[in-house]
Amino acid sequence: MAQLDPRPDQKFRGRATIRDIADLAGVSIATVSRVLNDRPDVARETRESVLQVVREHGFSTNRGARGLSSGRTGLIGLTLPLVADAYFGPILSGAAEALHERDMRIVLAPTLHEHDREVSLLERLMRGTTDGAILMLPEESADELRTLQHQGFPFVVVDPRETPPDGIACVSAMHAAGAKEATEHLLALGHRRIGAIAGPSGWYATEERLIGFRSALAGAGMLLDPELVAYSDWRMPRGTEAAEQLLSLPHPPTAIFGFNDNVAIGALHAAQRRGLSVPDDLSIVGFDDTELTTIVTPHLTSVRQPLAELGRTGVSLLIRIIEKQRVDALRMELATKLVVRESTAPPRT
Amino acid sequence: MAQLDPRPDQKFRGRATIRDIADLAGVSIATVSRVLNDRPDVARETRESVLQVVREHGFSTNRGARGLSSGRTGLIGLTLPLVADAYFGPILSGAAEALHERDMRIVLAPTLHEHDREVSLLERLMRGTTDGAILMLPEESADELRTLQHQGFPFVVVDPRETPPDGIACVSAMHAAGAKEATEHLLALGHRRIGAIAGPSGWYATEERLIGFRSALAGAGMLLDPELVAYSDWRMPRGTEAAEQLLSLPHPPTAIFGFNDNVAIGALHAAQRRGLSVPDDLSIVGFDDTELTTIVTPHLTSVRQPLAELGRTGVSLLIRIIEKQRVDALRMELATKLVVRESTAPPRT
DNA sequence: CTGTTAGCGCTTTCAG
DNA sequence: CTGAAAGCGCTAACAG
Repeated sequence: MAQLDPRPDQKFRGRATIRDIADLAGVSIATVSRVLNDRPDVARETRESVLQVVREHGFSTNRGARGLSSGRTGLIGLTLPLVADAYFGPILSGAAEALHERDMRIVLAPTLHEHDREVSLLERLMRGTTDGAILMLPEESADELRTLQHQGFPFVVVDPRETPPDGIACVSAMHAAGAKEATEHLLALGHRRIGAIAGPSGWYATEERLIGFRSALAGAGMLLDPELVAYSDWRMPRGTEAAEQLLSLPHPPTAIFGFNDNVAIGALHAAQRRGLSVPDDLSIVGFDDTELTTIVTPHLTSVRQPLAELGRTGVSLLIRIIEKQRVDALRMELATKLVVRESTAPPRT
Repeated sequence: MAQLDPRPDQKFRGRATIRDIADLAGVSIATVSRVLNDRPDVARETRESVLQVVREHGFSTNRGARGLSSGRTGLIGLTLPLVADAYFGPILSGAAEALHERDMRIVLAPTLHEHDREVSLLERLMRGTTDGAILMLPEESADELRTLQHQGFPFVVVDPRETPPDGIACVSAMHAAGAKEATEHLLALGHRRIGAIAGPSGWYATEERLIGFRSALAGAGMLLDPELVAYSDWRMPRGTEAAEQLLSLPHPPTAIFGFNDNVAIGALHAAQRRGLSVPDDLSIVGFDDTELTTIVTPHLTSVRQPLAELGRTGVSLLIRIIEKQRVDALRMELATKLVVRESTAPPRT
């Protein structure tokens, strides 16, 4: 079992360096470096004895120095709007894990949705601090992204806010397919009047999910009634408001499709406030399948986005770009899957 | 408004260095370095012209290199069990913000509760990669922590798992006071049989909150009935189980105090499952006051821990330690505050 | 006030 | 297979 060595290397001023290890092992620092980097061209015996000393002194290489000389820091910048969030959290977590497996780390750069801040963060990240970056839901325009790319900085966009620009590595979920599946589920239950609480108009996720929604409706021979779609800021309070609005319609929907879990839960609150029973009086389905779905009562039916996987995929794409390996697909879409829980049922007859 | 310079510095191989800036500005690199580091000993005029060039080329200093020569990387390691978590998320977020204000960043090191992993992470973090670390809810024993300290690595513990060891910088919330306030609230409502769902026995937070719980009871002339406290792993399912157990008692409680929001919500689920109305048949109060409290129905009464503040405080403590400034209090406890919502009411008569 | 110079710890040719 | 030596970009004395 790993343990902190209780006897620190007081022999050295501060921490041991590669030079100390070299001296102790009776080899040159070049050799130690080779061993540390798993180079094949080291005699088995030499390698062993170096590793021995390394272990004894709990030595581990100074990444800053390595970065300086090799150009690789082992650090990846990651910008994201919010860290404390049921949606971003798992993506971040997936990315961190994937990186950890490669012995790399994330440098966190929360933007708080401030575009200027994001830009300046990026500039700093580019400067020798990190090997590349993952931009989650970036505020940057396609043009800005392209500029960044021209500067030769490796990055990938996870969950693009706008339509993914050509030539830029992008990973997202299959928004349209997911929305279609959710809507078909409602349709199959017998719902004919289905309201939607979308995200902000113009967002990639919003538009794609709207396409899926519309397409499922069309599949059932129905047309989308524009009155039945309300837009939101993805957040719960606005979800409640939007649901109020939909439910106040002269001919209100019997089911509501929230384009994320937050607004779906907001709708749930609206229903509860009106004394409507979910799912008997109103069916609700969400999107994202965050942990919030099983916290509310009834548990929320939701379209699962593979969030952690989104992060992991972003990482592996990025690594390939950094290492200048061939990437066949710059654009990746991960499959979604409807998770049926308790918030959906046939409409009251 | 900040913008990415659409015209990259193709003049330099890769990115501009301090040397390029020096040449362009017609000064020495030392002067550029001084300007970059806001040193006072630079002529106003010189400073201006250097800054001009810096801006023109969107130059920003290579942190790795700075770290190497100055010993300060501007990076702080942060270990935590989980990043995607309603409790840790806000702390992390607060820490990131506080660091951002100082133009420093977080290097993320999620431990996934694996002790070995945490130890090895720490060893790496120590090696020139970061200037110090924040350990959230560390798995390390007091001894290991002390060893780390003897090695001269600056760190602070946020939310200690065990009783905070002497001489180690630690910030936590006032567990006992918070628990006392929550219990007194229940008592004031008229509850006389109050169950508790604690965390794991032995944890600092558990034991302290138990002290507060007991002390409030004592204040009302009551003794803690051991039958009324169930232990948990802090998680929702276990909270449900624990509540089932308490509610199955021959003489069941009329109120349950969950030692965090997760288990309180678990208890809420148990109540709902039994057809008990909350708060009429059963009052529930949680602890932490995460965002989950307002997602469930009824909204959960909970003891607010200033989570973001915990992170911020940890950062400022750490910075002072790194800069070898005097720190008066190595041990800081942040006040909690009961937030009354809908899940508590007088017991049924 | 400004320039010169010596490294920080490591990787990487280039020679053996 | 191994070592010597040249930096990576920057900061920090030390001189002027």
